[in-house]
Amino acid sequence: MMIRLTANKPVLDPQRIESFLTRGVEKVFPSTENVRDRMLKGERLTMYLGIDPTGPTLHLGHSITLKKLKEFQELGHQVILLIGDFTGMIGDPTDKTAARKKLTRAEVLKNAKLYKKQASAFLKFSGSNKAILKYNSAWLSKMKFNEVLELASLMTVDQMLKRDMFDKRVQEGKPIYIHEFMYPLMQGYDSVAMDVDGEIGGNDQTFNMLAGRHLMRVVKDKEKFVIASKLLVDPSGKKMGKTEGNMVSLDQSAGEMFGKIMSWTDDLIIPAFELCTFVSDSEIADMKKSMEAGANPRDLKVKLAKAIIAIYHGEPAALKAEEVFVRTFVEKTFSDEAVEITTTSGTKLGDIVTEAKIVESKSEYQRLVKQGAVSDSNGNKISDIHFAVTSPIDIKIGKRKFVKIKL
RNA sequence: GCGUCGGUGGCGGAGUGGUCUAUCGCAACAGACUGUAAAUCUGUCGCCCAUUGGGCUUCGUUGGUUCGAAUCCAACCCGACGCACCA
Repeated sequence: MMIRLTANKPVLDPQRIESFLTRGVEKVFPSTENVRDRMLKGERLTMYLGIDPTGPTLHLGHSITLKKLKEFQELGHQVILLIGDFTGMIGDPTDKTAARKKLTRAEVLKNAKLYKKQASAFLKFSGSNKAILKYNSAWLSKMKFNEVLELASLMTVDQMLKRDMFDKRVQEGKPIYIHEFMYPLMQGYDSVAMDVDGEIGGNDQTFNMLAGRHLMRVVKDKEKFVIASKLLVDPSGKKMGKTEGNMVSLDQSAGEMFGKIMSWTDDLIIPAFELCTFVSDSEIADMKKSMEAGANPRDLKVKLAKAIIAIYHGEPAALKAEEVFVRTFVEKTFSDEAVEITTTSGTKLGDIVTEAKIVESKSEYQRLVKQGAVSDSNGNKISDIHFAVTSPIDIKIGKRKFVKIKL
């Protein structure tokens, strides 16, 4: 009994608290001082992170807030990972394109399961002071219409329209649906239902999180704190999301992660170190300096890639990924991560490769051949469109596709 | 219900009778180069066959006009906006 109590006692290390409140943090409501005071006083706080299970994977963007949640948990506070299984079925209007697709209950639950697994790289779901997993359908799906109306009466249309994204739509004469107004309310109600002290989320979630803060004040007379984390963005301010194509999913292989990270622009290196790794602040500062002094950003990017991969796949896998990357892309040798296909002698290479869906169509294949993208493992280009396989051969298509053909 | 505008390739967005597989931008892919799958440059970017070249199918759906339609007409479906009706 005693042990348990000690384990759940908040850690009062001012340095760690400071790091939690500042590193990768964009803004804190009501203020950094306020939350810092509460933490230093030894108050044990409850904070949650909400994620809508819209896809099967979490990505590096999620890792930023998961990491903060982990820090909070390690500081001895109660953390909740909230799966927005209910809100996820409606779709957050923050992401314009998501407004359309509604997920089925089965999809949402499947995704949710995968999330817990991926989040386990950060959070402890067992042992002392374990993280709690909750689903917001637990309360949202049970609400009666009159309760919903009551909730809706707590915010005004003007308050909603303050949200820049809604405002923009009004300016552009584009429609806003009522359920989109409901979204911040529902998300805000999560705070009330769980009676939390605070919430963390990406900067893009600030409006929704503040809606919860508002509701907490009105309904529970409680000052909910909100921590808005920085987003991993490129210099033009674009979010590193699914649409950007260079998103790294947390369940990707070490090799894929390595490649994706290496394709990032150099300006992303330092922010990514800060947001997505456990590399110390001083070390990051040193790297920044050395880069400004003309160090090759590539080397730092390699380091970044390894640091990130180590979190999800471990150190050895990170090293292996680097090795494979150097071999395939720097030295341009045939990769052993090839697709193996068995065929009969005399089959045209174009047929093999389109049938295996490695190349989209025969036209595509022909284009690739013309462009000199198809070669064997010795680097000899294949220029005959009708090249037929008569003996086992290793084929490289473009930079990244490798096929081992057997008979 | 009436009216107005609109529905074009992965996305954005031109094109309003032939020169349209359809300008352009983004994304994607390939080649060169490099420090990487970065940046830059060049090229590709519906499908199928072919040596040059040829064939077929796309512009919400279905019909129609025409020698010829993404482009004109009709009906239908979908969306936005405005108005009305109902309450």
